[in-house]
Amino acid sequence: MQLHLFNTLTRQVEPFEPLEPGKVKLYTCGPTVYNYAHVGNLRTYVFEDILRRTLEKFKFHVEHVMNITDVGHLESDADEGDDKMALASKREKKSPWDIAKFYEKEFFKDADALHIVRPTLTCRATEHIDTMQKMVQGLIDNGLAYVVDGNVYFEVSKFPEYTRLSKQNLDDLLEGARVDIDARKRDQRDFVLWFSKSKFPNQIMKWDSPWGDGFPGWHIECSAMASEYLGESIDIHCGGIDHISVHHTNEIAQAEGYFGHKWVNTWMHGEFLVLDKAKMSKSAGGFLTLKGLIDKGFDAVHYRYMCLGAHYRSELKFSFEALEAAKNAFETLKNRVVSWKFDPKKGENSGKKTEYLKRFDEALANDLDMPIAMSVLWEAVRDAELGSEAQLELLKYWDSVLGLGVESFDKPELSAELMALVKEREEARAHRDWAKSDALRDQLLEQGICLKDGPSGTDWYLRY
RNA sequence: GGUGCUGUGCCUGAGCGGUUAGGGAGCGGUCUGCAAAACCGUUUUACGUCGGUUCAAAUCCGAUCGGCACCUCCA
Repeated sequence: MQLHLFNTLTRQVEPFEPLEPGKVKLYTCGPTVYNYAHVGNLRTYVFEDILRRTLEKFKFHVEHVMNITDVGHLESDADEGDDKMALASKREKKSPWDIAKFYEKEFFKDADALHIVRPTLTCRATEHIDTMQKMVQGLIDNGLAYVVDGNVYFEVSKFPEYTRLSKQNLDDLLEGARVDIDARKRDQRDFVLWFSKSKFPNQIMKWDSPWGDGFPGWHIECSAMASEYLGESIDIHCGGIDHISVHHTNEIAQAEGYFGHKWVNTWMHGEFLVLDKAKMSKSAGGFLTLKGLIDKGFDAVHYRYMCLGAHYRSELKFSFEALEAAKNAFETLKNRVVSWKFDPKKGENSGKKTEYLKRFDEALANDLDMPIAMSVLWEAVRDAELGSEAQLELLKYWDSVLGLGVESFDKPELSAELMALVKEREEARAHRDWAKSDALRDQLLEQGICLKDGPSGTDWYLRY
């Protein structure tokens, strides 16, 4: 089946063809590690994970590179404002290096909890300063960048296709620009490739450079590292939708200005998770983390399930009500799977399984249409004709993309103590001592064990 | 000012001209000694508003009223 993906470059869903048959070079913009990731950030990583898993399901060998931005960023292009790493450093009384290390670890904890497959390679910006400098020098040599007072700027007017991705009119950028004026720039739309120390005397993270001690601009790291590990041409580059107009636009300018040819074939962007019709933002403070959800009694995978309910190019409204709905659906699914494991049945209609497989794949192939894929899943889950054996096989197979952990869905082991209580209650029931039986059931329920009496005896479930 | 997205039943969320989206919640039922678990069924002008095209529109066109994002670090 032909996989189709939406390309921001063309604003169309198009057939996906890798540069090299059977192989995909994938680059996803990684986290800036100066704070915890919020659930909005994580939605994008879940989307990218679905993409990665889908590519692999469609038999592509995926080389997946992700950066860790552990260099400070200024708040504006005007070389002023605060450096985020420095701010965090002050706030937590740790060195910027320790801040970065700590939040990188936290990021991967979250990603693991969400069953996000690790990239085949992750790389830190601070470990690739040389590569960035080489690229900056190359841009200067190519006549696309210039040096002023130890700062290096990319000259936007020298790159005619600058707005190819954002589809904005270059002249309109000036009008609404809210960026402060930087007198050193030849054109206010130019952006920084290298900041010299002279503008930031107390910068802790800094490196030698031909232009002065300092640190790289915001965008150069992705261009540099992506190229170092994936080469001069990349199949797919992803990020959040907010990256279209600035970060990715600048990345294209740098990379293509440096190489002199097209750099990325397919650009893909995940929409925002919105909270009360406002976006979730780190800089605005007060954002929701995965830990925040877990503290409220949710599991990370409930959030993953919630993300699966909406298409990645649609905004998803976050609310605890919506998360609760996802949790309920997920737990129902889990119980279903567990019951199949304990009661395998042959189906009456084996042809149906093929039909479901096809429909699920069609949804994936259509630009990762997870809502449709999930509706196919639920149809299969409720289709008794399929038989629990086939249903279980389907779910296990689909889980390579969904990442819900179907293999691990299992009936919990009860401790000997709890087991004794269950037995005691069964005896009470046998003697028709309902009062005692109900009391024991309540007691077990307090410990999260739900009992269900059926014709073939008493069964139990974990209650969430 | 520019670019783009968006307005669907109680909530969420698909839909891209004609056939049931799906999930949650609620309600009803099955099972049960009872039962909060499980399962089954169900909610008969849902598509911002006003026009238009069409045999047929949530889906196309026009107008209009909202909401949001990006153009500054942010997924």
